[in-house]
Amino acid sequence: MRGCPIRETLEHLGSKWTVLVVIALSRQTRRFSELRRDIPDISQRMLTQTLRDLERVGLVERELHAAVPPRVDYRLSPMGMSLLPPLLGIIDWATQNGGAMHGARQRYDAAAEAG
Amino acid sequence: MRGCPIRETLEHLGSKWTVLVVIALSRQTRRFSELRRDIPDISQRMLTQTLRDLERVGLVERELHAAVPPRVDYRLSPMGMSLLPPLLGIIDWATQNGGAMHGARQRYDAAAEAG
DNA sequence: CGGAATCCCGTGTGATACTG
DNA sequence: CAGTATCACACGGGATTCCG
Repeated sequence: MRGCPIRETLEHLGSKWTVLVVIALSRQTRRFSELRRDIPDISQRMLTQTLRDLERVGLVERELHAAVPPRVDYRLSPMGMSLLPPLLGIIDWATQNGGAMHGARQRYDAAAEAG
Repeated sequence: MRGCPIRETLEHLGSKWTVLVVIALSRQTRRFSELRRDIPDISQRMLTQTLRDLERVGLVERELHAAVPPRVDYRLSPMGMSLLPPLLGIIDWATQNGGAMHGARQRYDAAAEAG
């Protein structure tokens, strides 16, 4: 149970911003400031932290261009890109079933309040 | 961005125990105490909470048998079962790439400590 | 057996300010 | 521009105890 790769992976995906960053990088290389604009409500700190974590596990590659002003590019690694198909499976499911889940939740809460 | 069904779904899947419970229920209906044995290191409180959350959003159905001793069965709803294929896609990916992620992380940490 | 209620702590996350 | 540093806090989650 401990060190289970499934659980480790899911903890990464569950860290609130990881998937959004991966999706933002799925189409093309992006700079730090571009990612901030892609994901408006992420804080600077969380974007940095999320990118470091993804880089650390080998899903994202970071390229520093020594220039003035400094420029840093982020892109998905091959392994990061291999994550896209299964991830899109989940996203498709969420898109199709999100409404049903929302409705079920409202009915459940309404019934709980009435009871 | 707010109320995005993808983010809501991922927050459920990211809540540490949700996926394990879904997997435990993927084969057959299970009782509360059976689930505790299936997932040894889950606390009673977290199992209850996870099941309530899954029931609330319509992924799990709960059936109470009024008897002595009481008996409660949990099973995946049709919507819950429809989640299995995309979920297995992620799990397969994690199984295949977990080792690579682990290695990348160790190399990253070693390089960080050396630098 | 299948919970609910309570207490408590670690840490994930946000806001803000500062730096190369 | 692309971060780092620090503080502050809510919240997830574990341990324990009690209930129908």
